[in-house]
Amino acid sequence: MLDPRQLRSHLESHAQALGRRGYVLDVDLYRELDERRRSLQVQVQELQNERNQRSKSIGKAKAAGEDIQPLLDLVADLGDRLKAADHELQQIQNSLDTWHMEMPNLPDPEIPDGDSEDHNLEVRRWGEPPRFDFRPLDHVELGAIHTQLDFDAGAKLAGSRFVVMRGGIARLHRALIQFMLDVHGSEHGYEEVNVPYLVNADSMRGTGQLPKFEEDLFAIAGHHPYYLIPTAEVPVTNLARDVILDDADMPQRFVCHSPCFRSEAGSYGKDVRGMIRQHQFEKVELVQMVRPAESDEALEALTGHAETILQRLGLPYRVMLLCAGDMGFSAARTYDLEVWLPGQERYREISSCSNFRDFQARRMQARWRNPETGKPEPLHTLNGSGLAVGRCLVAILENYQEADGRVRVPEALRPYMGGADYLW
RNA sequence: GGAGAGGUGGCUGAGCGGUCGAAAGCGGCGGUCUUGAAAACCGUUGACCCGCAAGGGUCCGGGGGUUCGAAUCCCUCCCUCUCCGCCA
Repeated sequence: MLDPRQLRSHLESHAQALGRRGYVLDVDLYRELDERRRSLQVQVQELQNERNQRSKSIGKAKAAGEDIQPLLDLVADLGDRLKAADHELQQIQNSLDTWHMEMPNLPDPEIPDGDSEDHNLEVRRWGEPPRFDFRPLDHVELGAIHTQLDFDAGAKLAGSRFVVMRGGIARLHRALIQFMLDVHGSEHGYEEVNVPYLVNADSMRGTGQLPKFEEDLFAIAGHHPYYLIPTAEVPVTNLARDVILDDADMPQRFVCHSPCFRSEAGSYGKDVRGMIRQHQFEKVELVQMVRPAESDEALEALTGHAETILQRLGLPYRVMLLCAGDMGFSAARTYDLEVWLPGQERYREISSCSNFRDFQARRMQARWRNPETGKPEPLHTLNGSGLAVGRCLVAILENYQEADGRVRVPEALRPYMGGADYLW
């Protein structure tokens, strides 16, 4: 959520900034509603003040043993007038609240213009795509060799966009998780957390999935008020919801492995082959709550932490700075990490690292006590995949394959694979 | 699933329907004392909204109701805890 006071006093510039990401703000309607709200609020407060005064004097008169009936007659209609004005105020406040909750974050002024990924900016590149003197297989073909990636089984058990992993691939998948958790936990200073994979609507609102993107989520059948998390960002960031952090407890850094569930509504026919886009996948997520002044550098550091994983695994990648129109709803600035996939002969997203500034914090009332002022202020939140495990597995299969169809185990993962240097 | 208890400020925890935003303690901050620290003592210390300010208003789990007036009464929902049963 944007700062309503900032929005009110800089309506035009906010509208222009939001326009960069394709959001059209009806400035006139907004101003009209907000002014109506303000005058109603003043009116309601005056009535409340009057009521408070009168009630107080009635209390005194009664205590003094006086006849209070004349006073009661005097305020007879006060309650009704208050109720009516308050009712209208509530309605206007509700529509303003809804509006605020559906407004995306302001894009960082320093990111490129553009309405699609075509306008994202490549900021750096690491590693060389491998050259093969044979036709490289994609991960679907590699996984089929020993039926260790079984899409038919996934379809039978659940449906399309599900997979069953077996044997060496299943173990490699687990090894990746362990490896990532260890690197971020032991070397990058993140605290490992384990969280619920079902959350309530308040949590989804806090990080921005609700109210606008309900169709992207899976909800539990029956009368249970739970949603399946689309990313660990949701539960982990919401740890800070409704709390005021001491300065001494800042910044907070968490690493969390979790499954992620996404309906993929609107992506029919996209990435239907393989395990690039699944309804269920696993991810190791990095989340930070930081002092506002430190969030820009924190994003650079966090992105670097995700990159470390790719470097240790020897996977070639590039870093993209997303343009205003390609970012997620809550983000102010986002770097995508794209890994090289020989099966597709192109770079594919494997991590997305974002600074949300105070946008999520404002929604979830996540605050810190600023020692300068002694007052609670919204803190800044960030997160990034470090990394998407399924896509990382795909990248390893395709980049580490050899002519005979075998797949080498990256050096860094061998301790997690019982020392094996090949998958099979 | 059955039975009971409870949800109050950063935390613990009092609160006859009427000067209660709320006692007390802890924690935090400032000070006295001390070479320094601790202890002790004194003072201070909620969040949010409108407003340049003065000031006003809201908030005692959420929502609704009764009343001139609700933290206190009623209804309802949510959550936490204890005991029994079942169970990974």
